[in-house]
Amino acid sequence: MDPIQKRAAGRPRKQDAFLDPSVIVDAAWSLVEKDGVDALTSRTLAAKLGVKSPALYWHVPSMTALHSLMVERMLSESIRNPADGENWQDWLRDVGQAQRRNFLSHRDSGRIIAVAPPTDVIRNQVMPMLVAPLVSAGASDEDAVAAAGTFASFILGWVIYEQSAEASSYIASMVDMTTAFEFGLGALVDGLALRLSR
Amino acid sequence: MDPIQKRAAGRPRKQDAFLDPSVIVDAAWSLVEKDGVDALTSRTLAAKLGVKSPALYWHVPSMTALHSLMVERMLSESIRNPADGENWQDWLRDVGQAQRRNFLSHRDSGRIIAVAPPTDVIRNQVMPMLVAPLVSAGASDEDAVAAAGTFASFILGWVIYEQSAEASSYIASMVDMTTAFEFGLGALVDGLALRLSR
DNA sequence: TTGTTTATTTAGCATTGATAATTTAGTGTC
DNA sequence: GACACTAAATTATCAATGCTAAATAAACAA
Repeated sequence: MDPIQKRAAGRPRKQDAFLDPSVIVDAAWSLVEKDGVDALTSRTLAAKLGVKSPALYWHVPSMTALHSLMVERMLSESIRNPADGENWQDWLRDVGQAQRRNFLSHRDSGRIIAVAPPTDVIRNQVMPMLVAPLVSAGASDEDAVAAAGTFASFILGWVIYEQSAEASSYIASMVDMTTAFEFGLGALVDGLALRLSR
Repeated sequence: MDPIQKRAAGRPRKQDAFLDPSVIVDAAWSLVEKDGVDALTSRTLAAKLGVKSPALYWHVPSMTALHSLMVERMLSESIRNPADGENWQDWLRDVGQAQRRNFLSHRDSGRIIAVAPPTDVIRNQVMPMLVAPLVSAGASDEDAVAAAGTFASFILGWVIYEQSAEASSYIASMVDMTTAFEFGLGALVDGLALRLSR
């Protein structure tokens, strides 16, 4: 996990590059945040790491796999379990807001999510983290999965539109995006509550 | 509009190619539906039209612009105004179902929407078609825009996940995707109704 | 007939993801 | 210390892609 650790157990390199999937993901996000996803190429990324592009392929199998790792990193940052005694509606609204903020803080993240196949971690850890509290609250497995999928879809779609200058200009010209998002998020959570309590 | 018309008024070509933005969009979708979006390149598309790739650039400024035209075409297909006396909830649910079906019938459409800047037609005609009935039903402009954005976001996000084999496998293994979608759509519309009636 | 406009072709450039072959540097063993 | 062995980088290169410039052909207009 810790790159320093790995290096100590491993073997230094000519240029002292400290390469590691996690270091590569760091660099990839910082590059995307500065110059946009179109600037993320194996060569620009390698240059940023003081290395030549083929070196990346020793640590990461493909650019697409790198995108998936970038998404995995980002998703892990903004999900949390409900606090003790926190009702699931409050928790879900809060997670939704945190996730939008988090996505928006990573330029072009919506586009990246859209093209990146989800990793095993996302399917087996992140999604279940969203489903479990709904089941605990009494929803059936089916309803909980449907609700979590609906929630995740809304966030993803919203961020894609909000991150597209052309798309968000229409909404942003009429209403504050944060207000509009919270309106939609609130409506969605209310609607889910209605169905899950049946 | 009609390519035949345009040709009659125009000038025939060596290869008898009948090129036209609308013809190009047709071919692009049919190519994507057969081989996926990664197979859509200026060369494969041109070949399908019996032409060389630079010919496309006479009719369409860039591949990205072509993606936008493809989205524009698809969106126009599945939106409709409410029928006389149809309440907005029934209308919105029906449009949502039609749109998901339509998107799913166009392979990789979610990914394409995600990377394609919306055209003027989408912003000035398609989106307003979604907003207007909500305003007619008594919502404020702000609420109607927020609601339409929420709705569109949900559909887009959902289709992206459903079209990703890896992503949908998680949901699909537990619940029928159509059932889950309708669960989410129903919840969303109910939630919106709650807020818009305030 | 001549010139102009429209639409296409040929040729080619820069960029990209990816691979193969080579090279360098540590590690462990005797 | 010499020797193989492994890990991780480099150089060189490919095929594919988006796109542009220049040349060309066909129709129309004068």
